[in-house]
Amino acid sequence: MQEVKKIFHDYLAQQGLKSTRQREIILDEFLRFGSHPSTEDLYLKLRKKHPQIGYATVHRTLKLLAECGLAEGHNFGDGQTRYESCVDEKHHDHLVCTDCGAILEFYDPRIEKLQDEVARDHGFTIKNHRLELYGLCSKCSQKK
Amino acid sequence: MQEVKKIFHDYLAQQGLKSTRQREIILDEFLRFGSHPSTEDLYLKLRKKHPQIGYATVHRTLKLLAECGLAEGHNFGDGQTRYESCVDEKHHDHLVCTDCGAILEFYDPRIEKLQDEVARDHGFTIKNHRLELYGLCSKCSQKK
DNA sequence: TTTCTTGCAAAAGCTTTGCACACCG
DNA sequence: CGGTGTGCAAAGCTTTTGCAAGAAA
Repeated sequence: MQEVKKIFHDYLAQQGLKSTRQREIILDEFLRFGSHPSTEDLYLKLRKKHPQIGYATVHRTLKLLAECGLAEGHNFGDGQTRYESCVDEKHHDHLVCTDCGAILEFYDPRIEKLQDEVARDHGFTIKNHRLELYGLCSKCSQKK
Repeated sequence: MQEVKKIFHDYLAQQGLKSTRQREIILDEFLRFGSHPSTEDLYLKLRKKHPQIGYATVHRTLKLLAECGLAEGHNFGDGQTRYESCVDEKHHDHLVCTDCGAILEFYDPRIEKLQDEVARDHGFTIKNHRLELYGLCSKCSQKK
């Protein structure tokens, strides 16, 4: 946790940017959020304890976090960008329930390896990838 | 080609909707477009020959095509929904060049199989999935 | 005719930006 | 102090919708 803040502050310093109370608070809340908050999710949550923090600041801070590698933006098809923490997390992909919106994470090294292989076959230099499986989670499957 | 139109017209009839000149024209142009047009791409292309066709109609027609399974919407991260034809195409995934925007298609049955396996392990009933590999295509790799 | 469709313009949603004041270093 | 950050409101973009006139069935 402290380490994460250090990464952020170092990044800010290195870019000639400043460490502020708001950025600190937003990072804290983001790390505590758990799941995959959109800018609005995080803004609404923050507003309860810190009504003075504006939407734009949350937005700009999330972008900073993405820039320095602490967060990652995703688009799961609900029209909003959702962010997830990259801290202490290995890379993973997502299972998204189209009914209840649940998001599960998984990692399969065999799939990763095959992706590299496919890229190589096409002469691509892969920077990153995105794999999402959409369907019904076990709960929602049973309901129907 | 004729078959595709039949699928569309049948779908419209079945839904109590009407076959119109505009829908016909838009479907034609969409099939002819080749790559992965956004609503705007298709609208601009259409406007040259059919300046009377409005953006809203293109948008609504693409949604209809997606509903009846002839098209599929994707979001490759450029902020626009891009559509691709599902006609005579087997399912495939995408390699996206982050430099020149090129989009290549690929299909790897081994990856597909592993996805099913992952889903099963988590109790998910998969409806569809999305796999995109982002990086530099061979041309852009060489340039740098 | 009756119902659905179209094209325009306006509305919605989310993201981004300009600006005056506030704060960090 | 000088430059960056903040919060607000407004602007941008893409997607979506209301409506009166027009076209299918």
